[in-house]
This record gives sequence, C-alpha cells and structure tokens, in this order.
Amino acid sequence: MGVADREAGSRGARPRRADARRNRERLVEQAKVAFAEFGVEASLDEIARRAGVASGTLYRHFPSRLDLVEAVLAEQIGELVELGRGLLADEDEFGALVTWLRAAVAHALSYRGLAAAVMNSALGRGEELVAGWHAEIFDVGGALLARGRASGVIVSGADDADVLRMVGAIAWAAQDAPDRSAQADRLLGLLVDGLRRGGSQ
Amino acid sequence: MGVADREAGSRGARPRRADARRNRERLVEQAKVAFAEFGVEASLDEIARRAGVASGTLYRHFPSRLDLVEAVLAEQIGELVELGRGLLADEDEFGALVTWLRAAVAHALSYRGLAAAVMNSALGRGEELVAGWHAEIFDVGGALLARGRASGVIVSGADDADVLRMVGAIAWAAQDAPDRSAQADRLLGLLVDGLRRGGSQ
DNA sequence: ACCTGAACACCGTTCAAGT
DNA sequence: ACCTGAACACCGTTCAAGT
Repeated sequence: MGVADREAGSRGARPRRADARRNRERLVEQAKVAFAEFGVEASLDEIARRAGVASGTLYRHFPSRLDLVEAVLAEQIGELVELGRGLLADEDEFGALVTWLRAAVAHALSYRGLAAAVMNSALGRGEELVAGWHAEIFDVGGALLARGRASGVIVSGADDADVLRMVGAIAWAAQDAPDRSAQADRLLGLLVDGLRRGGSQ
Repeated sequence: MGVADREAGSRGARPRRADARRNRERLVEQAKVAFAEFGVEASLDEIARRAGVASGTLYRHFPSRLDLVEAVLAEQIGELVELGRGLLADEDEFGALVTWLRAAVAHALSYRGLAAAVMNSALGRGEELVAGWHAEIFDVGGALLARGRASGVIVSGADDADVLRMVGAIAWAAQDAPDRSAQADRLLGLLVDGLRRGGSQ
C-alpha cells in the first residue's frame, strides 16, 4: 500500500507510430548523456528538451524516472546476468562469486545515484529486496552464493539479500570518491573477507 | 576547489541579540521535528515557517543545510565520542570496537538521509574522509581500530577510513527498511566478520 | 494515438528595505 | 545587528487543446 504507484501496463512498450518510436529512442539516448553528466537525478525537463520533445512526451513514454533508468540500463543488466550465469560453471566457486560481485558493483557505479535509485525502488513492502526489473540480478547472485555455500567456501550465515544490499551500499559509498573504482574494490574486499569460510588473512 | 563553498566564520555562533538567540533555538527545535518526520532533506522553508521566522533568517543563522544538521546533532555526536573514549579502557578490545560501531550506525540512523548528508560533506578533496565537524568521531573510531590491531584481534589490512565509510554505507542501506535497526545489525555483522582476525564462524 | 506547452505546486537562495 | 518577504531560478507533474 502506498508503494505501488506505478502502472504496470504500457511501461516500456515499443510505440506503434513511427514518430513516437523515434521520440522514445531519442529520449533514451539523451537520458544516457544526461545521466553520465549529472547522474540519474538529472533534470527530466532538460532531457526532454535535448531530445527535442515536450515534457509531457517524456512522461507518456516513461511515467516515472525509474522507467527511464530501466530503459537506459536494459542491455547492461542483461550482460551482468549473463556473466553470472556463465560463472556458475566456473570450477572456482569463490573466485566466480567475487568476480561477479565486482561486476555488480561496477554496474551500480555506471551512473552516479544509480545505487540509490535502485535501492529505493527495491525496498518493496515487506521482506523483498529487489524490484521486478532487477529480479534477474538477484536470482543470479543468489545462485552464486548458494553454490559457494554448498561447496563450503562461503559462510552459511550470510543472507542473500543482505549481501546484495551490501553491494549496493558499497557502490553508493564509493560513487563520489575521486578513485571510485579502487575505493569500491577496497570496500568489497572487506565484505568478501567476511564471506570467506575458513579464516581471513 | 569547488568544494569549499561554505564560510567558516560565524557558522554556529550564539547571537548576541536576545531575539536572534531565540530564533536560532526555535529553528534548531523545529529542524529536529522536521528531520524526524521527513529526514534531513526536509524543506527549509517549512522549518522557518514552523519556527515563525522568514526564510532569510534561517539562512543567516545556518548558511547551509549541513550547518543546521550539525546544530541538531551537536550533543549526539558528543555522546558517541565519549562512549568511544570510555570503550578504549574496556579490556575486550574486539567487543569494545563492535559496541562502538553499533552505536555509530545507530547515530547515523537517527534521521533519514543523515548518512548521505555526512558522506557527501565528508568527501573533501583528496583522501580525507571526514569533514571537520565529524573529525572527532573519526579519531575515536581510529583509536579503537588501532587498539584492536595492536592486540591482534583485528585484521591489519583494513583501512580506518574504509571501515568508517562502510559504517555510513550500512546505515544508508538500512535506513528505509521496515526493520532498519535489525537490518543494520545484520549488515554490520557482515563487516565485523571480515574485521575479526583468526577465522569466521 | 500521440504531442505540445501552459499551468500548478513546491523547492532553495538572494537581497533591498525595513526596524 | 538582525529580520522580513518579495523576487528569481529551477524543479516535477498534470492536462486541455491540438494534430
């Protein structure tokens, strides 16, 4: 209650009219540029202006800012999921998990404010961590963690949702550092040390 | 460059005129109420309105939102620092650190958005993690960590600034959870497991 | 079916005019 | 020395009117 303000209907559908399709593409294109420059909190008005459409048109295509973010990240998310699925076949269960976690952090770092946007939308009512459009990421991450536990290289106490929440938190904490990539790596190191079974150092 | 937009002059000074002092107190009082209700991003205009002053008066007393946050948290920060100093005498080096980290997270959770506000201001240019008004917290946390390393209960690889940054990240990640206190505890557990020397579980 | 752009409500911040 | 409140710039969001 109160959380589901977004309609599920025509959320990302490809419009039928040619001009509408072109507008949609231009909006996504300019959103990418604006997100890269100002982060995902970039002005929607300016994105519409740069795309050469009125603000109402942006809202017609993307009812909420998150819908626009989703469109911008579509392929990227697919790649992260595929990477994870591939890593499930890696014989080094611990290394595979770490590699994927590193990629997940890099994903969350792709635009400033992204971790916050995902996290805010992710906190659905109740226990669920991840919103619909990030559910695949959650699944893959959970699978890698489960495999690590099953093979004994990962501690059994760590909850999947907590670990992924931590990944988001790490990206958030590193996003404005001058050396954000190295910063994120160090923080991820702290997390990974806690996940490893059998003693640190 | 570009970061130091704030003046250091009369930042939190007690005004000499009686009405000004009263205004300042009312502003802090109403800021507390508004922060508790809407988080530290609460409307400054409304805080001024509730305090019965014009917006310009708020800006005169508190040039930036962070100055107002600082005033609201003044005593709280003092308590956290004192707690840490007391814990430096505790014979259980590891337990003392964990107790303090837990209190630090609770502090950062006292208002929604606080972790973000502190973190944003904290990222001064260069390497420094913590802004002036949180320097004491940094000092105490560093002392507790150093003691833990010296006595061999804490791993030597973890940087002080990274650990404290992680504390902020944990508070941020837990702040909107329905069970934010329990959520923060679980995330802190992951961090602490990585800090403990000599094997997890 | 889709687009336009004015309209509305709500921000933070500044500053001339007052006392 | 301090306060007021209008003014400015910039938001997100809606919706009647168009094509």
